[in-house]
Amino acid sequence: MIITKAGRRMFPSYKVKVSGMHPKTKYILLIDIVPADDHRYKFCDNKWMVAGKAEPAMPGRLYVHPDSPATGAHWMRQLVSFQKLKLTNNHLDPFGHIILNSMHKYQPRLHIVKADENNAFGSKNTAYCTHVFPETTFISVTSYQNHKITQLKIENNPFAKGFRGSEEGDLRISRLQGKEYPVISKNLVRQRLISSHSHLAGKLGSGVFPGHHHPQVLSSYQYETGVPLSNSDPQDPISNHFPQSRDPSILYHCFKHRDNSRHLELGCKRPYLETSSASEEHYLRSAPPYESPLLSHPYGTEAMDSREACMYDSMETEAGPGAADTDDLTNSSSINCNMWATMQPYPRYSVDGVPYQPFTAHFTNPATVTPVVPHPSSATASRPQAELGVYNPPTVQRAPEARERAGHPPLFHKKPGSPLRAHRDFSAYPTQGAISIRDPSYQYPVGLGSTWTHWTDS
DNA sequence: TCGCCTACCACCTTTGAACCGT
DNA sequence: AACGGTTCAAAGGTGGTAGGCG
Repeated sequence: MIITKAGRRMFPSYKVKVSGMHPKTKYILLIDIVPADDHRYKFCDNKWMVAGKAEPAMPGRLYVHPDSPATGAHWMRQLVSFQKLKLTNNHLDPFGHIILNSMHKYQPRLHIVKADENNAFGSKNTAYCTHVFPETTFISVTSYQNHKITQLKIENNPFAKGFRGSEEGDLRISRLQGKEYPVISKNLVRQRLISSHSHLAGKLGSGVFPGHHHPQVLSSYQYETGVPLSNSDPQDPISNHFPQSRDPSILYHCFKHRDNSRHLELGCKRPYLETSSASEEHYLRSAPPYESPLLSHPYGTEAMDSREACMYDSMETEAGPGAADTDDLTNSSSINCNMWATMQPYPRYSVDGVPYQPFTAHFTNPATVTPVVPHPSSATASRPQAELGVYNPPTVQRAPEARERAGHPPLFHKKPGSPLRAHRDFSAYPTQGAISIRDPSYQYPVGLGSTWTHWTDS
């Protein structure tokens, strides 16, 4: 994933299909990106290799979906796209973009938070859940290392259309650049698409999808043509991370957009789809069995089995899983997710008069992140709470690191008249109350100190 | 010397205002 | 007056590339 000083969008963008929400309840969807391991990488011999220890983690920031807060019906209506999320390597970034280090591996995480009465989150007893899709792991770079990735992005990103050429042109450019490998042509991409579609269609048609009714969030971190990036390079560790021929219970799902539906943000309009003969179809792959180390913090102990969490029953979409008349996020008809919890009431601070509640509860301390390793006990330990009929009491525990960082200045300022900042810095210190999503005047200060929020037991 | 980063560039899409016709 | 379609310019998103820097 390219990162720049000015900020660069993720491509492919992060998209999720959400179901099981209560249609009338308001939710806030947000993303953070945490280190996937503690290594620095380099691209050598056409593959990624560990090149040392990771740089200290950057200040963690949240990207709040601009539609937040919105009703469950709104989120479930169509894919939720985080296409405007931007990544930067500028440690002093004033725009609220998510700060990353180049040549490091990262894991995006989706958080779904039930908005409180003030359309905010972080206040007393805020319920939330976190989803991690391992296939969304990426390595950040300031310039492309893998030519196949470059070509795949050029072929699929409309903004890069200017770099597309004819097949003859591709070959010419390839020769001019002295590349040993062929440039991927449009036809080749199409062929892969067709192949991919056939593969998926076969799975769908062969009854691979039994009646699962728990899944609720699916990532669509692929080109909407159905070509996952991981297709491209067998030597790419990211590609190899989650091979396509996985456990047969790992499901692929295909659904069709209704004609009258629309994306929340039409980030993938026609240009994204034009290479597909079945352009209206979106293929969503469920997450593999995976217990993210990112969730291994104390409050993540109830994390459900991601495999089950992300299975998806197409009939459920039609039936409207959220139709269940309940407002309780944790009962059987509400959202299933990696974890539900009730956030402990935070101590309240004031930052320039703006109430801000850092979304601390499920941020893993980057320094403690360990490599992704499926955990054999996760299936039991992380069963869906909804299935278990359990509503987590506040399980958030204060991180020891957090205590050590008390006293740092707040990082979240209010600037009258400033535009709405969808990005939020959760490295800030707790403030007097919950974050108000509708407050249009958040701004990030320059100079980010702590990467871990301090909070007390009040 | 090497690897990584930055600034700039040309090319392209997206967006929204202005205009026009019905 | 309201609505919908078209046009156009500005804004913004791309990867390539040369040069800087450690």
